[in-house]
Amino acid sequence: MIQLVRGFKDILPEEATVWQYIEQIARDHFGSFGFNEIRPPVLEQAALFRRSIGEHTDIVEKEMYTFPGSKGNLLTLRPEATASVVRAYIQHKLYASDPVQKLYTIGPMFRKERPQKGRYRQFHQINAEVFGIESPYMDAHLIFMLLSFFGKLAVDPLRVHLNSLGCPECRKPYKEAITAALSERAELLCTDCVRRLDKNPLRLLDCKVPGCREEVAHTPGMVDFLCDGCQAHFETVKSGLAAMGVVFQVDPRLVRGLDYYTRTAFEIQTDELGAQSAIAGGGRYDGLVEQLGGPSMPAIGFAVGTDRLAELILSRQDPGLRRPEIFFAAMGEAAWRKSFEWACALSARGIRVEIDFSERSLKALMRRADRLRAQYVLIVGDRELSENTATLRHMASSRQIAVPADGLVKAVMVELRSESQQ
RNA sequence: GUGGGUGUAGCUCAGAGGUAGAGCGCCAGGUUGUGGCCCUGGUGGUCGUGGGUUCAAGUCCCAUCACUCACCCCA
Repeated sequence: MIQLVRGFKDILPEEATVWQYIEQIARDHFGSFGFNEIRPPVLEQAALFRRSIGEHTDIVEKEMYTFPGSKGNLLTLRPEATASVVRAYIQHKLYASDPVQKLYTIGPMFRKERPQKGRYRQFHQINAEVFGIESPYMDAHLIFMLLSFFGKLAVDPLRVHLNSLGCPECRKPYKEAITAALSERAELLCTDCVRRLDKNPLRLLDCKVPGCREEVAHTPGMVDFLCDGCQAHFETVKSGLAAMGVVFQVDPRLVRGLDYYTRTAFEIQTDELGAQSAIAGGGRYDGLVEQLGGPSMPAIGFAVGTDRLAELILSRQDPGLRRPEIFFAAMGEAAWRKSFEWACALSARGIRVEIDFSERSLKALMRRADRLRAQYVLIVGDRELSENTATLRHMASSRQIAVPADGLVKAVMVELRSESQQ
Protein backbone atom coordinates (compact mmCIF):
# COMPACT_ATOMS: atom_id res chain seq x y z
CA MET A 1 0.00 0.00 0.00
CA ILE A 2 1.02 3.61 -0.35
CA GLN A 3 2.32 4.94 2.92
CA LEU A 4 2.67 8.46 4.12
CA VAL A 5 5.82 10.43 3.36
CA ARG A 6 8.79 10.04 5.68
CA GLY A 7 8.79 12.52 8.53
CA PHE A 8 5.12 13.37 8.03
CA LYS A 9 2.36 12.10 10.24
CA ASP A 10 -1.39 11.62 10.50
CA ILE A 11 -3.09 13.20 13.45
CA LEU A 12 -5.69 10.56 14.25
CA PRO A 13 -9.11 11.41 15.74
CA GLU A 14 -8.27 10.91 19.41
CA GLU A 15 -5.16 13.04 19.14
CA ALA A 16 -7.01 15.59 17.02
CA THR A 17 -9.34 16.32 19.94
CA VAL A 18 -6.26 17.44 21.89
CA TRP A 19 -5.17 19.63 18.99
CA GLN A 20 -8.60 21.25 18.81
CA TYR A 21 -8.41 21.89 22.52
CA ILE A 22 -4.94 23.47 22.30
CA GLU A 23 -5.86 25.67 19.38
CA GLN A 24 -9.14 26.76 20.95
CA ILE A 25 -7.38 27.80 24.16
CA ALA A 26 -4.77 29.64 22.11
CA ARG A 27 -7.39 31.59 20.16
CA ASP A 28 -9.28 32.55 23.30
CA HIS A 29 -6.18 33.34 25.34
CA PHE A 30 -4.36 35.36 22.69
CA GLY A 31 -7.63 37.09 21.90
CA SER A 32 -7.91 38.34 25.44
CA PHE A 33 -4.45 39.84 25.06
CA GLY A 34 -5.65 41.79 22.03
CA PHE A 35 -4.33 39.57 19.24
CA ASN A 36 -6.06 39.00 15.92
CA GLU A 37 -5.58 36.11 13.55
CA ILE A 38 -3.74 36.30 10.23
CA ARG A 39 -3.44 33.40 7.79
CA PRO A 40 -0.58 33.66 5.34
CA PRO A 41 -0.07 30.88 2.75
CA VAL A 42 2.33 27.98 3.30
CA LEU A 43 4.16 28.65 0.03
CA GLU A 44 6.40 31.68 -0.46
CA GLN A 45 9.23 32.90 -2.66
CA ALA A 46 12.44 31.21 -1.53
CA ALA A 47 14.11 34.61 -1.39
CA LEU A 48 11.87 35.65 1.51
CA PHE A 49 13.40 33.06 3.80
CA ARG A 50 16.94 33.46 2.54
CA ARG A 51 16.78 37.17 3.30
CA SER A 52 15.04 36.92 6.67
CA ILE A 53 16.30 33.75 8.33
CA GLY A 54 19.79 34.19 6.97
CA GLU A 55 21.87 32.70 4.17
CA HIS A 56 24.19 30.75 6.46
CA THR A 57 21.67 29.23 8.85
CA ASP A 58 21.01 25.50 8.95
CA ILE A 59 17.41 26.07 7.93
CA VAL A 60 18.30 27.85 4.71
CA GLU A 61 21.41 25.85 3.92
CA LYS A 62 19.95 22.38 4.13
CA GLU A 63 16.42 22.13 5.49
CA MET A 64 14.08 23.93 3.10
CA TYR A 65 11.68 22.30 0.67
CA THR A 66 12.46 24.44 -2.34
CA PHE A 67 11.47 23.82 -5.95
CA PRO A 68 11.25 25.83 -9.16
CA GLY A 69 8.07 27.78 -9.87
CA SER A 70 6.72 28.29 -13.37
CA LYS A 71 8.46 31.61 -13.96
CA GLY A 72 12.02 30.63 -13.19
CA ASN A 73 11.67 31.69 -9.58
CA LEU A 74 12.19 29.40 -6.59
CA LEU A 75 9.33 28.56 -4.26
CA THR A 76 9.65 27.27 -0.71
CA LEU A 77 7.29 25.57 1.71
CA ARG A 78 7.64 27.85 4.71
CA PRO A 79 10.07 26.59 7.38
CA GLU A 80 8.71 29.15 9.86
CA ALA A 81 5.93 31.71 10.00
CA THR A 82 7.48 34.99 11.06
CA ALA A 83 8.89 35.85 7.65
CA SER A 84 5.46 35.37 6.06
CA VAL A 85 3.70 37.50 8.64
CA VAL A 86 6.26 40.27 8.21
CA ARG A 87 5.86 40.03 4.45
CA ALA A 88 2.08 40.36 4.79
CA TYR A 89 2.45 43.26 7.21
CA ILE A 90 4.59 45.10 4.68
CA GLN A 91 2.77 44.08 1.52
CA HIS A 92 -0.67 45.14 2.78
CA LYS A 93 0.75 48.20 4.54
CA LEU A 94 -0.91 47.17 7.78
CA TYR A 95 1.28 49.77 9.51
CA ALA A 96 -0.49 52.57 7.63
CA SER A 97 -3.76 52.28 9.52
CA ASP A 98 -2.03 51.39 12.77
CA PRO A 99 1.65 50.61 13.18
CA VAL A 100 0.83 48.54 16.24
CA GLN A 101 -0.41 45.14 15.11
CA LYS A 102 -0.74 42.11 17.36
CA LEU A 103 -1.19 39.02 15.24
CA TYR A 104 -1.28 35.28 15.70
CA THR A 105 -1.28 32.47 13.19
CA ILE A 106 -1.68 28.70 13.43
CA GLY A 107 -0.49 26.22 10.86
CA PRO A 108 2.06 23.79 9.44
CA MET A 109 5.75 24.44 8.75
CA PHE A 110 8.15 22.30 6.73
CA ARG A 111 11.79 21.45 7.32
CA LYS A 112 13.67 18.59 5.70
CA GLU A 113 15.49 17.26 8.77
CA ARG A 114 15.99 13.70 9.92
CA PRO A 115 12.83 12.90 11.88
CA GLN A 116 12.92 11.86 15.53
CA LYS A 117 10.78 12.17 18.64
CA GLY A 118 9.14 15.58 18.67
CA ARG A 119 10.56 16.50 15.29
CA TYR A 120 8.70 16.06 12.03
CA ARG A 121 9.19 17.34 8.52
CA GLN A 122 5.76 18.86 8.65
CA PHE A 123 5.32 20.29 12.10
CA HIS A 124 2.89 22.82 13.46
CA GLN A 125 3.28 26.08 15.23
CA ILE A 126 1.15 28.65 16.95
CA ASN A 127 2.85 31.99 16.34
CA ALA A 128 2.30 35.38 17.89
CA GLU A 129 3.91 38.53 16.51
CA VAL A 130 3.76 42.11 17.72
CA PHE A 131 4.71 45.05 15.50
CA GLY A 132 5.33 48.65 16.40
CA ILE A 133 6.15 48.39 20.09
CA GLU A 134 9.72 48.92 21.21
CA SER A 135 9.06 48.94 24.95
CA PRO A 136 10.78 46.17 26.91
CA TYR A 137 7.54 45.78 28.85
CA MET A 138 6.10 44.31 25.66
CA ASP A 139 8.78 41.62 25.79
CA ALA A 140 7.81 40.76 29.34
CA HIS A 141 4.12 40.98 28.50
CA LEU A 142 4.50 38.58 25.58
CA ILE A 143 6.45 36.05 27.62
CA PHE A 144 3.83 36.28 30.34
CA MET A 145 1.10 35.62 27.77
CA LEU A 146 2.98 32.56 26.59
CA LEU A 147 3.53 31.16 30.07
CA SER A 148 -0.04 31.75 31.15
CA PHE A 149 -1.12 29.92 27.99
CA PHE A 150 0.89 26.91 29.13
CA GLY A 151 -0.59 27.37 32.58
CA LYS A 152 -4.12 27.09 31.16
CA LEU A 153 -3.10 23.86 29.48
CA ALA A 154 -1.57 22.61 32.74
CA VAL A 155 1.73 21.62 31.17
CA ASP A 156 4.05 23.26 33.65
CA PRO A 157 6.65 22.99 35.12
CA LEU A 158 8.66 24.50 32.29
CA ARG A 159 12.00 26.27 32.20
CA VAL A 160 12.28 29.78 30.83
CA HIS A 161 15.64 30.61 29.25
CA LEU A 162 16.38 34.24 28.52
CA ASN A 163 19.19 36.09 26.81
CA SER A 164 19.94 39.32 25.01
CA LEU A 165 21.58 39.17 21.60
CA GLY A 166 22.15 42.91 21.44
CA CYS A 167 21.61 45.07 18.40
CA PRO A 168 23.72 45.24 15.20
CA GLU A 169 25.85 48.00 16.75
CA CYS A 170 26.93 46.10 19.84
CA ARG A 171 26.87 42.68 18.23
CA LYS A 172 29.49 43.58 15.66
CA PRO A 173 32.30 44.15 18.18
CA TYR A 174 31.14 41.09 20.06
CA LYS A 175 31.40 38.89 16.97
CA GLU A 176 34.84 40.28 16.35
CA ALA A 177 35.85 39.51 19.91
CA ILE A 178 34.70 35.90 19.58
CA THR A 179 36.41 35.49 16.24
CA ALA A 180 39.61 37.00 17.60
CA ALA A 181 39.55 34.85 20.72
CA LEU A 182 38.88 31.61 18.91
CA SER A 183 40.49 31.79 15.50
CA GLU A 184 43.98 31.24 16.93
CA ARG A 185 42.65 28.13 18.62
CA ALA A 186 40.67 26.95 15.62
CA GLU A 187 42.43 23.58 15.52
CA LEU A 188 40.68 22.73 18.79
CA LEU A 189 37.22 23.33 17.34
CA CYS A 190 34.98 20.95 15.42
CA THR A 191 34.78 21.34 11.65
CA ASP A 192 31.34 22.93 11.86
CA CYS A 193 32.61 25.55 14.25
CA VAL A 194 35.62 26.37 12.09
CA ARG A 195 33.15 27.19 9.35
CA ARG A 196 30.94 29.17 11.76
CA LEU A 197 33.95 31.20 12.82
CA ASP A 198 33.87 32.83 9.46
CA LYS A 199 30.17 32.78 8.54
CA ASN A 200 28.24 33.06 11.79
CA PRO A 201 30.39 33.25 14.94
CA LEU A 202 27.39 33.56 17.29
CA ARG A 203 26.46 29.99 16.54
CA LEU A 204 29.67 28.81 18.17
CA LEU A 205 28.11 29.63 21.51
CA ASP A 206 25.63 26.79 21.55
CA CYS A 207 27.75 24.09 19.92
CA LYS A 208 27.37 20.85 21.89
CA VAL A 209 30.77 19.36 21.08
CA PRO A 210 32.74 19.16 24.38
CA GLY A 211 35.94 20.61 22.93
CA CYS A 212 34.09 23.61 21.56
CA ARG A 213 32.25 24.10 24.83
CA GLU A 214 35.56 24.19 26.62
CA GLU A 215 36.88 26.90 24.32
CA VAL A 216 33.66 28.89 24.32
CA ALA A 217 33.64 28.92 28.11
CA HIS A 218 36.72 31.11 28.06
CA THR A 219 35.24 33.70 25.71
CA PRO A 220 33.40 36.77 26.94
CA GLY A 221 29.58 36.75 27.04
CA MET A 222 27.30 38.97 24.98
CA VAL A 223 26.15 40.64 28.19
CA ASP A 224 29.55 42.29 28.54
CA PHE A 225 29.24 43.88 25.12
CA LEU A 226 25.69 45.22 25.26
CA CYS A 227 25.43 48.90 24.46
CA ASP A 228 23.67 51.18 26.93
CA GLY A 229 20.35 50.94 25.11
CA CYS A 230 20.41 47.16 24.90
CA GLN A 231 21.59 46.86 28.46
CA ALA A 232 18.75 49.02 29.75
CA HIS A 233 16.24 47.13 27.62
CA PHE A 234 17.41 43.77 28.96
CA GLU A 235 17.28 44.98 32.57
CA THR A 236 13.70 46.16 32.17
CA VAL A 237 12.64 42.88 30.57
CA LYS A 238 14.10 41.00 33.53
CA SER A 239 12.58 43.26 36.17
CA GLY A 240 9.25 43.23 34.32
CA LEU A 241 9.20 39.44 34.35
CA ALA A 242 10.20 39.32 37.98
CA ALA A 243 7.40 41.73 38.84
CA MET A 244 4.91 39.29 37.34
CA GLY A 245 6.38 36.43 39.29
CA VAL A 246 7.93 34.74 36.28
CA VAL A 247 10.87 32.52 37.17
CA PHE A 248 13.53 32.52 34.46
CA GLN A 249 17.21 31.88 34.00
CA VAL A 250 19.55 34.02 31.99
CA ASP A 251 21.28 31.73 29.52
CA PRO A 252 24.26 33.35 27.78
CA ARG A 253 24.48 30.37 25.42
CA LEU A 254 20.98 30.88 24.08
CA VAL A 255 21.56 32.07 20.53
CA ARG A 256 18.83 30.57 18.32
CA GLY A 257 19.35 29.60 14.74
CA LEU A 258 17.75 32.49 12.91
CA ASP A 259 19.74 35.58 12.07
CA TYR A 260 17.03 38.18 12.47
CA TYR A 261 16.80 38.19 16.25
CA THR A 262 17.91 41.27 18.17
CA ARG A 263 17.97 41.99 21.87
CA THR A 264 15.59 39.68 23.72
CA ALA A 265 15.73 35.97 22.88
CA PHE A 266 13.91 33.30 24.88
CA GLU A 267 13.10 29.65 24.84
CA ILE A 268 10.66 27.57 26.89
CA GLN A 269 11.95 24.09 27.64
CA THR A 270 10.71 20.85 29.16
CA ASP A 271 12.50 17.72 30.34
CA GLU A 272 9.72 15.43 29.21
CA LEU A 273 10.22 15.20 25.45
CA GLY A 274 13.53 13.44 25.07
CA ALA A 275 16.14 15.41 23.19
CA GLN A 276 13.71 17.94 21.77
CA SER A 277 13.40 20.12 24.82
CA ALA A 278 12.24 23.38 23.24
CA ILE A 279 8.49 23.69 23.25
CA ALA A 280 8.39 27.38 22.39
CA GLY A 281 10.88 30.03 21.46
CA GLY A 282 11.08 33.52 20.17
CA GLY A 283 12.57 36.93 20.46
CA ARG A 284 12.73 40.47 19.25
CA TYR A 285 13.49 41.25 15.61
CA ASP A 286 13.67 45.01 15.40
CA GLY A 287 15.47 45.12 12.07
CA LEU A 288 13.52 42.59 10.05
CA VAL A 289 10.62 44.71 8.80
CA GLU A 290 12.97 47.28 7.34
CA GLN A 291 15.31 44.61 6.02
CA LEU A 292 12.44 43.12 4.02
CA GLY A 293 11.53 46.47 2.49
CA GLY A 294 9.14 47.93 5.04
CA PRO A 295 9.46 50.92 7.33
CA SER A 296 11.79 50.85 10.30
CA MET A 297 9.63 49.05 12.83
CA PRO A 298 10.32 47.21 16.07
CA ALA A 299 8.80 43.75 16.43
CA ILE A 300 8.82 40.69 18.65
CA GLY A 301 7.25 37.26 18.47
CA PHE A 302 7.30 33.63 19.45
CA ALA A 303 6.39 30.20 18.14
CA VAL A 304 4.89 27.31 20.07
CA GLY A 305 5.49 23.77 18.78
CA THR A 306 2.00 22.29 18.66
CA ASP A 307 3.21 18.73 18.02
CA ARG A 308 5.41 18.81 21.11
CA LEU A 309 2.73 20.51 23.17
CA ALA A 310 0.19 17.85 22.17
CA GLU A 311 2.66 15.10 23.09
CA LEU A 312 3.20 16.70 26.46
CA ILE A 313 -0.54 16.83 27.14
CA LEU A 314 -1.06 13.28 25.87
CA SER A 315 1.64 12.03 28.22
CA ARG A 316 -0.42 13.36 31.12
CA GLN A 317 -3.90 12.24 30.16
CA ASP A 318 -5.57 9.80 27.84
CA PRO A 319 -7.57 11.43 25.12
CA GLY A 320 -11.09 10.36 24.36
CA LEU A 321 -13.45 10.75 21.46
CA ARG A 322 -16.56 12.82 22.00
CA ARG A 323 -19.29 10.79 23.64
CA PRO A 324 -22.67 10.54 21.93
CA GLU A 325 -25.42 12.10 24.00
CA ILE A 326 -27.96 9.73 22.57
CA PHE A 327 -27.67 6.40 20.80
CA PHE A 328 -30.59 5.03 18.79
CA ALA A 329 -31.37 1.34 19.14
CA ALA A 330 -34.04 0.49 16.63
CA MET A 331 -35.48 -2.98 15.97
CA GLY A 332 -37.24 -3.63 12.73
CA GLU A 333 -37.80 -1.63 9.58
CA ALA A 334 -40.66 0.57 10.84
CA ALA A 335 -38.82 1.44 14.05
CA TRP A 336 -35.66 2.20 12.13
CA ARG A 337 -37.41 4.64 9.80
CA LYS A 338 -38.91 6.49 12.75
CA SER A 339 -35.58 6.54 14.62
CA PHE A 340 -33.83 7.78 11.54
CA GLU A 341 -36.16 10.79 11.38
CA TRP A 342 -35.70 11.59 15.04
CA ALA A 343 -31.93 11.13 14.89
CA CYS A 344 -31.60 13.53 11.98
CA ALA A 345 -33.80 16.10 13.70
CA LEU A 346 -31.77 15.93 16.92
CA SER A 347 -28.41 16.17 15.14
CA ALA A 348 -29.65 19.20 13.25
CA ARG A 349 -30.46 20.80 16.61
CA GLY A 350 -26.92 20.25 17.88
CA ILE A 351 -27.33 17.04 19.87
CA ARG A 352 -24.52 14.48 19.45
CA VAL A 353 -26.36 11.50 18.02
CA GLU A 354 -25.26 8.02 17.00
CA ILE A 355 -27.47 5.65 15.05
CA ASP A 356 -26.50 2.16 14.00
CA PHE A 357 -27.04 1.37 10.33
CA SER A 358 -26.85 -2.42 10.62
CA GLU A 359 -29.61 -4.76 11.69
CA ARG A 360 -28.50 -6.21 14.96
CA SER A 361 -29.91 -7.61 18.14
CA LEU A 362 -30.80 -5.23 20.91
CA LYS A 363 -28.02 -6.75 22.93
CA ALA A 364 -25.50 -5.94 20.22
CA LEU A 365 -26.86 -2.41 19.95
CA MET A 366 -26.64 -1.91 23.70
CA ARG A 367 -23.09 -3.21 23.71
CA ARG A 368 -22.15 -0.73 21.04
CA ALA A 369 -23.87 2.12 22.88
CA ASP A 370 -21.91 1.20 25.98
CA ARG A 371 -18.64 1.06 24.13
CA LEU A 372 -19.24 4.52 22.68
CA ARG A 373 -20.04 5.65 26.23
CA ALA A 374 -23.39 7.06 25.15
CA GLN A 375 -25.26 8.94 27.86
CA TYR A 376 -28.68 7.76 26.71
CA VAL A 377 -30.08 5.05 24.48
CA LEU A 378 -33.40 5.52 22.78
CA ILE A 379 -34.93 2.10 22.26
CA VAL A 380 -37.58 1.77 19.57
CA GLY A 381 -39.24 -1.56 18.73
CA ASP A 382 -42.65 -3.04 17.99
CA ARG A 383 -43.71 -2.65 21.60
CA GLU A 384 -43.01 1.10 21.57
CA LEU A 385 -44.54 1.59 18.15
CA SER A 386 -47.80 -0.02 19.20
CA GLU A 387 -47.96 2.27 22.24
CA ASN A 388 -46.84 5.28 20.23
CA THR A 389 -43.83 5.86 22.52
CA ALA A 390 -40.09 5.29 22.70
CA THR A 391 -38.00 4.06 25.64
CA LEU A 392 -35.29 6.42 26.83
CA ARG A 393 -32.64 4.67 28.90
CA HIS A 394 -30.11 6.57 31.00
CA MET A 395 -27.03 4.37 30.82
CA ALA A 396 -25.24 5.33 34.00
CA SER A 397 -28.30 4.74 36.22
CA SER A 398 -30.15 2.18 34.06
CA ARG A 399 -33.25 4.29 34.63
CA GLN A 400 -35.78 4.05 31.77
CA ILE A 401 -38.73 6.23 30.91
CA ALA A 402 -41.36 6.06 28.17
CA VAL A 403 -41.36 9.15 25.97
CA PRO A 404 -44.45 9.90 23.81
CA ALA A 405 -43.65 9.69 20.12
CA ASP A 406 -45.44 12.97 19.51
CA GLY A 407 -43.07 15.79 20.40
CA LEU A 408 -40.25 13.34 21.10
CA VAL A 409 -37.47 15.54 19.80
CA LYS A 410 -38.39 18.36 22.14
CA ALA A 411 -38.90 16.02 25.11
CA VAL A 412 -35.49 14.39 24.60
CA MET A 413 -33.80 17.77 24.41
CA VAL A 414 -35.43 18.82 27.68
CA GLU A 415 -34.24 15.62 29.35
CA LEU A 416 -30.66 16.09 28.07
CA ARG A 417 -30.61 19.66 29.25
CA SER A 418 -31.76 18.78 32.76
CA GLU A 419 -29.16 16.02 32.93
CA SER A 420 -26.33 18.30 31.85
CA GLN A 421 -27.23 20.78 34.58
CA GLN A 422 -26.76 18.23 37.32
C1' G B 1 24.12 13.71 6.30
C1' U B 2 26.18 10.06 10.56
C1' G B 3 25.33 6.22 14.38
C1' G B 4 22.31 2.66 17.52
C1' G B 5 17.64 -0.17 18.14
C1' U B 6 13.20 -2.56 16.13
C1' G B 7 10.06 -4.96 12.10
C1' U B 8 5.32 -11.76 13.62
C1' A B 9 -2.87 -10.71 13.98
C1' G B 10 -6.20 -4.12 14.41
C1' C B 11 -2.90 -3.20 19.31
C1' U B 12 1.04 -5.09 22.99
C1' C B 13 4.26 -8.94 22.39
C1' A B 14 6.01 -14.51 22.80
C1' G B 15 8.19 -18.06 19.43
C1' A B 16 15.45 -18.79 18.08
C1' G B 17 15.91 -24.76 12.38
C1' G B 18 10.59 -29.20 12.22
C1' U B 19 2.19 -27.98 11.53
C1' A B 20 2.27 -19.65 13.11
C1' G B 21 0.87 -18.46 19.17
C1' A B 22 -1.04 -15.56 23.73
C1' G B 23 -3.42 -11.38 25.92
C1' C B 24 -6.33 -7.32 24.56
C1' G B 25 -9.72 -5.78 20.58
C1' C B 26 -13.56 -7.04 17.13
C1' C B 27 -18.05 -10.41 15.90
C1' A B 28 -21.56 -13.84 17.89
C1' G B 29 -23.88 -17.04 21.58
C1' G B 30 -25.01 -17.97 26.88
C1' U B 31 -30.62 -13.94 27.97
C1' U B 32 -36.60 -15.31 21.27
C1' G B 33 -36.28 -6.75 24.01
C1' U B 34 -31.44 -4.43 27.40
C1' G B 35 -24.73 -2.49 28.04
C1' G B 36 -20.66 -3.07 31.75
C1' C B 37 -18.67 -8.47 35.01
C1' C B 38 -18.27 -13.64 33.82
C1' C B 39 -18.28 -18.12 30.52
C1' U B 40 -18.10 -20.28 25.43
C1' G B 41 -17.12 -20.03 20.38
C1' G B 42 -15.58 -17.35 16.05
C1' U B 43 -12.83 -13.61 13.12
C1' G B 44 -8.10 -12.29 12.12
C1' G B 45 -1.03 -12.94 9.71
C1' U B 46 2.77 -13.31 1.93
C1' C B 47 6.19 -13.53 10.02
C1' G B 48 8.56 -5.69 6.35
C1' U B 49 10.55 -6.95 1.14
C1' G B 50 14.05 -9.61 -2.14
C1' G B 51 17.70 -13.19 -2.52
C1' G B 52 20.88 -17.16 -0.34
C1' U B 53 22.13 -21.68 2.92
C1' U B 54 19.22 -26.21 4.21
C1' C B 55 15.47 -32.19 3.20
C1' A B 56 13.13 -28.14 6.02
C1' A B 57 13.81 -20.83 7.50
C1' G B 58 9.83 -15.88 11.90
C1' U B 59 14.25 -18.63 13.33
C1' C B 60 20.83 -18.77 10.08
C1' C B 61 23.46 -15.41 6.11
C1' C B 62 23.37 -11.13 2.61
C1' A B 63 20.93 -7.04 0.66
C1' U B 64 17.07 -3.60 0.83
C1' C B 65 12.98 -0.74 2.76
C1' A B 66 10.29 1.19 6.72
C1' C B 67 9.81 2.74 11.60
C1' U B 68 12.27 4.53 15.89
C1' C B 69 15.91 6.88 19.16
C1' A B 70 20.22 9.83 19.22
C1' C B 71 23.96 13.42 16.93
C1' C B 72 23.40 18.24 14.19
C1' C B 73 19.61 22.01 14.61
C1' C B 74 15.18 23.68 16.17
C1' A B 75 9.09 24.26 17.53
